Amino acid sequence: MSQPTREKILDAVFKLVYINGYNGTSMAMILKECGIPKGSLYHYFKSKKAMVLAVVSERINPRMDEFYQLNVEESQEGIDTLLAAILKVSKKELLVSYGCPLNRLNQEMSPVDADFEKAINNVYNRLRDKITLLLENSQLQADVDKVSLSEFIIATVWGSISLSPTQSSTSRYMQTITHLINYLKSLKV
Amino acid sequence: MSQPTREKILDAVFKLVYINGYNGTSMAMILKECGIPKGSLYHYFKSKKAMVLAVVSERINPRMDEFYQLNVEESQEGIDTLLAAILKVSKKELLVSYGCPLNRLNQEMSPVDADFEKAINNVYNRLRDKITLLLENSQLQADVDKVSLSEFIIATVWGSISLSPTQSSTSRYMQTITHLINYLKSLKV
DNA sequence: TCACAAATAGACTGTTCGGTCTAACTTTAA
DNA sequence: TTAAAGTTAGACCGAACAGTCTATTTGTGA
Repeated sequence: MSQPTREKILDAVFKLVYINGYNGTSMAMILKECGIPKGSLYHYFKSKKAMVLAVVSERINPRMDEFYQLNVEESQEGIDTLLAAILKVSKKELLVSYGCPLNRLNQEMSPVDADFEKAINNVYNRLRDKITLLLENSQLQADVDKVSLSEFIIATVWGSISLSPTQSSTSRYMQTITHLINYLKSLKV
Repeated sequence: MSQPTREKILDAVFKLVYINGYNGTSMAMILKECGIPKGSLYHYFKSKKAMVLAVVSERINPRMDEFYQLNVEESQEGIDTLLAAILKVSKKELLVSYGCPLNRLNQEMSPVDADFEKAINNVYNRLRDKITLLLENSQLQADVDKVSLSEFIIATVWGSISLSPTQSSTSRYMQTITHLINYLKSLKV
């Protein structure tokens, strides 16, 4: 009976912090969002910071795998899996409107809190390594550095979805990201 | 005698909000940073929000021109001016460590405040139009869409400097951005 | 020299912040 | 049946928040 409450809290915190940021989200907002008394909340988490760090590892980290769907379709060339994942981002409305939750939290918290910086870096490194692996399982031109190409891909996707949250985002994303796709295709042998 | 005080305030607010974000910067921090009494501060600005909006137009907006140095060297091809500007970003330590101030503020404030969203978009649109103009003054392959290419460039540069603020940033930026430069060069006729 | 406006100064206010505390309810196992 | 543990409940706390207010000092033109 204790799991649902904890999970409900994590869902509410993820949603609120994603949109409003860490400092823009108050405990009162969280309490209201999940309709849970303060005592319960502090029974599961010792502080606001601990709560959001739990969101990083238990909500954002798993979502990385889900959004970028890097596990499936192992029969394909790695880079084709990757291209499909990049296109699939356009289907995620929140992602395209508000940007990457990890990137948002990173920009807000990493400069001012070492614990956040570390936790966020762990998730980022996992993602980058996974993409690097996919690139290594691809027929690419020999002189291409797989690690920096991974970072280039992440930077471009994250950058694209971080430009002006409110403008008609899906078509803008598709237009912008076409250049990335062109470049990646040009690297195939 | 009134200019210096106002300018001092804007400088302090820009610096603090750049690093700590809007919600992470308190009036007390601002007061301490610029060593000015509260009465003076509220004499020049009617609210914290008005102060930061002034920073957008009077500090961040001018910096766009400065950082991306798009006015100079008009003798060159537009795209060469642009390539030089992209490389020059690596020289700006704060920029490469903390990301673009406009992008940071955009991600924090645009989703929750229409006034910020509007002000930030104005600055962004000016930058994009300027880059588009440079691209139009270049010998590029005929089928290249200049506007979406501008947004791709901004997205990639901003994305690159937003990845993990604390890691050794200049060399990482250079490695990542090399892919962008390769792509842009491939578009030249 | 004086009057008026601009600017400085900081004590003070009401509200909201994250977090604590005690009490009570519910579940579980003996 | 009962005692202990797990969980719910929300009143309460001091600190920090953005912003107000009145008083004083400084600069300026007549």
